[in-house]
Amino acid sequence: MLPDLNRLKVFYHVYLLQSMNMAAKDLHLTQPGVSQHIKKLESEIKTSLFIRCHKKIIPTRAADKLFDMVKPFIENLGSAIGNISKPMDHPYGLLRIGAPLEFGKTYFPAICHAFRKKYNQVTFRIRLEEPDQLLDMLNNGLLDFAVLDYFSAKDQFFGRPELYKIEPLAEEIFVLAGSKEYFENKMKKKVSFETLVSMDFITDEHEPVILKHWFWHYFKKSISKFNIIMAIESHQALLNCVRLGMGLAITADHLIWNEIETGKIIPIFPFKEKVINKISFVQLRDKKPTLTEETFQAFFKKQIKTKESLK
Amino acid sequence: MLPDLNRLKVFYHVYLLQSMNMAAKDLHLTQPGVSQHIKKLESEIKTSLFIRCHKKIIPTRAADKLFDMVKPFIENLGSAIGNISKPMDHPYGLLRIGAPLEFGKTYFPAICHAFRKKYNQVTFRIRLEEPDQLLDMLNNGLLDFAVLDYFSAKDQFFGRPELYKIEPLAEEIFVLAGSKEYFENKMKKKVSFETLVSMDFITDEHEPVILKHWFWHYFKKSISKFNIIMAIESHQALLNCVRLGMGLAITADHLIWNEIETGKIIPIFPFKEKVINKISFVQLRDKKPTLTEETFQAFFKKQIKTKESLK
DNA sequence: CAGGTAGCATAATTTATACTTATTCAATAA
DNA sequence: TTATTGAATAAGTATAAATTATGCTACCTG
Repeated sequence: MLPDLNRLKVFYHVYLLQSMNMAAKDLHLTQPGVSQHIKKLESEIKTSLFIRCHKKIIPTRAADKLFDMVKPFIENLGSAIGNISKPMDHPYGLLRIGAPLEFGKTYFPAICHAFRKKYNQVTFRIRLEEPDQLLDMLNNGLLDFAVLDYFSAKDQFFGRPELYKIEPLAEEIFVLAGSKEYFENKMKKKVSFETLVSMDFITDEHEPVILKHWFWHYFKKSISKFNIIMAIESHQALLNCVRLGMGLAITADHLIWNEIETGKIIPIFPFKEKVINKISFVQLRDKKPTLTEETFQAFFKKQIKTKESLK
Repeated sequence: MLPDLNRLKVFYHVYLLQSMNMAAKDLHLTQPGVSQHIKKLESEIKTSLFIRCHKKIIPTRAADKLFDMVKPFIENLGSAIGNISKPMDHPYGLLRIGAPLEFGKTYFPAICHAFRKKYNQVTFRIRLEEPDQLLDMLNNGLLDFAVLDYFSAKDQFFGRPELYKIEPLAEEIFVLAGSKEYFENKMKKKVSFETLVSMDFITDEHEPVILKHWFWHYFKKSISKFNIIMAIESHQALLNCVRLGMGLAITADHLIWNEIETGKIIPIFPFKEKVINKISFVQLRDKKPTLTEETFQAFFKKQIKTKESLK
């Protein structure tokens, strides 16, 4: 069986100083205390560690071996614990971040690259997964934080918001978008409920929740069946379909800013109020964010803001 | 500062099992006990180790690091301690032996070689030094045991015999030796006190203690000054001087058996009683000899015996 | 050689803390 | 709803670790 580990610390000092008296001083103990520790350790490992010769103690071969064993551990532990517990003074280390595929693909490469220019000791492990998977990884401590949006994650974590700490990162606007041609030819530029509901739709999920929500938001009507002419998992593909004038699709405004500017894609707003999706950093509530995490999140937010202002 | 090392063991189990309850079972504790240990450890290292989420605990990054640190130590310690404390079933490992130069040179190479044929896991570190140095090394735990003889070591350790455990190894006879020519021509084969005391002497020490002892042994007279024509530190050189007929010298019988046989060297015995020097294994009294040590000593004794019987 | 000292061991007492039981709490499953 | 699970907390107890006091032995010193 394993001996009492604290005795090993006592042993370490006694061996190092070749003296129980001095070890006692080092350990802020009295000499009998040290003596008892060594005696008990010897009985625990059933081996004599020191030969007691009048005034001096002579380590046995077993003591030599034991010391070789505990020395590196004892000596490293102090500084290692220090490194673990001391608050960072600058961001470093690995950041394990989860994000939805589309969002992650779009923003992480450039922003991480920029971040590393400033903090080159930070490394990244980005997981692009489904929201439920990301939350699962978060729950199991496999991620430091995740980027999630209200719509894709609401079932998963807005049901138990007490578990999470949610730091708003940005807002995106869900727009119903169609190509200029589609808007002009098929819709005749009309944005009434009747016109819209009969259009062709493209979606990237099997259940068009956001599309439903969009209609509810603007017309307070729940649509059970849309004319979905294309369901494709890649959002990039969805946008291409829109560009080709296949139909209408819900997308995030920032993904099509350029094409809105140039008028190639038309965003459809029946009323002024927008469908807003809150994108947030999500962490476990009980976890105190590290300096690295906070710094990165602040950096990320700033970058996103400047990107938004480009609009 | 270093945390309580025993808590690290508790932490190891908790981390491994990701459960305080199960760790408690493994450690033969109750759940609150484990919980308190972890809490105290966290306060000792001023770092949170687990995020408590309703029923499950999620290790933090600090816990990951700490675990990586303690894991190898905890996992190796058990078996390593086992190896240290389990009695050997066969001789192995390093034997650190001290011996006087002349004796060591003569006997150790062959005997160690023979020993290793039988016990090939035993290795040797032989120190050939002055007796007082050897005893010093013995006292400092640098030797497992030493080979010493009564005459050269008597001041050093027969003054405090309680410190040592002395295992007789062999006896050698100190003989006063001269070449056949010297014995016949210079001494005219006379061995009376008057003849002997006026002869030429060769010695390998500055103080001819043994020579004095020899005369005291046979004639009960203390000689203050001998006619020492040659003092040379190498015993081999001393023997060569004797062979060349330069004079008489004290040597050990076994070193010149061959030449006594063939009559080239004459051993001088005024009376039947021999001057006997006891050669012994000397160890620290409080040290229990290992199996390896005992086996080697027995082997050594046997070898010396058979060498003697060759006489 | 008495007298003092240094270093460790041992005994007895006190102090600290580790471990326990009992209870509470929150989340989950039935 | 109720039962169950896993953990935190509180309080009491048992155990172990400190302490003080003392003893031992070798060693040094005048």
